[in-house]
Amino acid sequence: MENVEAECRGLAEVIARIGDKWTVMVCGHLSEGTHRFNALKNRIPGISHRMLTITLRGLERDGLVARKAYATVPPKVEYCLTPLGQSLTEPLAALASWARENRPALEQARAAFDRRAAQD
Amino acid sequence: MENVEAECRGLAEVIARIGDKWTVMVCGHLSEGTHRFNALKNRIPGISHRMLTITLRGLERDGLVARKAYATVPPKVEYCLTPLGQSLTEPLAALASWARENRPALEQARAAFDRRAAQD
DNA sequence: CTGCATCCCGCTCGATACTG
DNA sequence: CAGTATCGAGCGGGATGCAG
Repeated sequence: MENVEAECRGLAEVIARIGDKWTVMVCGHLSEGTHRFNALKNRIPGISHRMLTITLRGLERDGLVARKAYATVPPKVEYCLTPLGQSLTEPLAALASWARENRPALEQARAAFDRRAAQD
Repeated sequence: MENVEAECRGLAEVIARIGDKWTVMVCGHLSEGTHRFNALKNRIPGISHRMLTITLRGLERDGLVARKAYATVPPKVEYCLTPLGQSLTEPLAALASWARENRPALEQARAAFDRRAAQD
């Protein structure tokens, strides 16, 4: 093994799918359970109506979230993770765990780097 | 626990750092060992001189890669992962593993979605 | 309430050329 | 060989308005 090329490519594809600012947040909140469109919008500060729509459609397209529309008036649409989407939350949780553990080191490294850059 | 908010934010920060197209590829190749600038450039198809520089500087700033410049002529600069950077490759490998395992499902979901969209 | 189209600004990224 | 600066095209994404 250690076919680094193949690993990189596969990883890069996943990153390309979930690597935008909003996708991870949507997934994170949906990992809690089913939510309606506006519920998600209210829970994710700063996301625009348009981007939430686009993000959800992208996730739905990749089979990570399921969309359930009720033909009522006013309309009601619920989103939840599919089993595939839930399986993704596991490696994502590993990454989040790394983030929690190493954020101080990251910030420290950054501050040190910026300090050195400033004194040039 | 299950403080989803905090998890999302931490995860989103990491994603923001490594979630661009090139960072993961650079990390992947550096996980093999130390490489020179042009060695990386040749190994990563499509990356421009400029983006490799920027990506490397970003990783260096966050303390994930170490830069070692030799004052020779011609110049020679080597890059390698720091221990912090190596620790990141572990959750990244988990993600790559997920990618390898679920790419078929993703592509199938996509094809199904596009098929349904086309027949509307 | 949810979804889609349009406009438009700002930023990213690639190409190019120049320094050490 | 490695890094920086500049410019310009292209796209992401916010605001807004309309439809179902």
